[in-house]
Amino acid sequence: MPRIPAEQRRAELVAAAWRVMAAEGVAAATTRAIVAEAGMPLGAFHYCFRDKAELFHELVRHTVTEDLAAAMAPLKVTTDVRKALRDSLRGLWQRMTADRDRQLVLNELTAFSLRDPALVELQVWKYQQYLDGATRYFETLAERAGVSWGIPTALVGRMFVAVLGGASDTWLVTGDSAGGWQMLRAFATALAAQTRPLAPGRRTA
Amino acid sequence: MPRIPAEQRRAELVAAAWRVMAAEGVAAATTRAIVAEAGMPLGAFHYCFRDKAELFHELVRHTVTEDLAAAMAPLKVTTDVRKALRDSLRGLWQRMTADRDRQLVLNELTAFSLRDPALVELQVWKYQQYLDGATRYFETLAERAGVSWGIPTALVGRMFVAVLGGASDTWLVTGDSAGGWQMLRAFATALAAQTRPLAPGRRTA
DNA sequence: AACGGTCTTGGTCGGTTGACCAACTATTCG
DNA sequence: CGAATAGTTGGTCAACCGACCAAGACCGTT
Repeated sequence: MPRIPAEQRRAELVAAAWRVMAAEGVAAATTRAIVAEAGMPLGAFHYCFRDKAELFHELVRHTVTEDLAAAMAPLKVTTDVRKALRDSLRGLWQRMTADRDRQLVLNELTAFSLRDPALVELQVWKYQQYLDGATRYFETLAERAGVSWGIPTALVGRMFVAVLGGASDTWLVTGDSAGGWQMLRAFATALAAQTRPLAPGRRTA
Repeated sequence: MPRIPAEQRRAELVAAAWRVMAAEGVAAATTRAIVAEAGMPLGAFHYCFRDKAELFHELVRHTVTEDLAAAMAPLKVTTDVRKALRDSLRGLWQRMTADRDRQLVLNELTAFSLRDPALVELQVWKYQQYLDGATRYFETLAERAGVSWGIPTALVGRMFVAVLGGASDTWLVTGDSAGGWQMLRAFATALAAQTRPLAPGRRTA
């Protein structure tokens, strides 16, 4: 048997846990199912992790970090606010609808974390990151396009995150990705209509 | 021991199951926990229900029906689109944020149902009801106010449902109900701006 | 008062879960 | 080379799960 450092084994167990969750749901991610997926004996689990909670904590942390970076990538910034918004939303939407199991697990994980005080902070941090990212996006977008928002950018960001999350939920249930995309396009139009052109010669700080 | 008809006992078990879910989460709603909460012996469970799945099905059906009616109630219709929207959203938001456990269970229930083919149809029906209700609301609102939407009302309804759902999710994690309300107000403004006054003398059918 | 159906109850079955441990083996370092 | 360290393994424990059943208690009907 090749010797494997505990750190690598931890990572493999986390990856296996994720695979089990995607295939069978969070509830089915028992220690035995996880080690079976990882191809390890049962005892290996409690050698690498003190608790099942410890693995969960690491899995959530890892997943949120990864998801966060990927979610920020598709944001486009051009001089046309409506087009930039629409393109950004399309990128995000394609990414979300490309992997249903991923969104499913993400939802289950959020629901699960809300019952555990040790995990809820991670979710708070995740939403804070989403909000900050969206807010900064709208600020740079307005600056680049030479417009200003009639609403505080923090609220615009919050609305953006809420709409995307709600669209995902609806899609997970109904499976209607095309309808979701139409809605998002309409949202981009409505949001872009909330901008006003800056007076010439003036610039935001 | 007073004789109790099986039908009433079913209802009591469903109510007890809901109480357990609200207090401890959906995962903790075992048959034993439910009958303990209802103050019944364990055997009573499988006398009233064939399966645990049968109870779940009835619970989801009952809950969705109840929630649906309550969600439709706060919708106001006046001649001022923005005010009507804002008031409707405020009513809905107050109702949602008034009972955190309820929203929590509703979320867990949705996540849980998405793994069960027998339950997913109920969730589909629920979303369909939400969508239809919202769409009809926006139609009557436009008619009453003498305006028309620049976007198909079905998309407006979908956006409405998505924003509300997303706002709920964010609030469940962050606990910031005031921020959520500010966002919803801004959304009402943006949505109302999507209406155009009807040409005088013209009327929608 | 006898009966047949409705309801009630305690006990038990096989199976799964998270956690733990003692024994064993490979690797490293003095 | 030999001990100390890090990694590996199968087996086992108490607890809990959903499901089921036989036996009894109750009640309206006849």
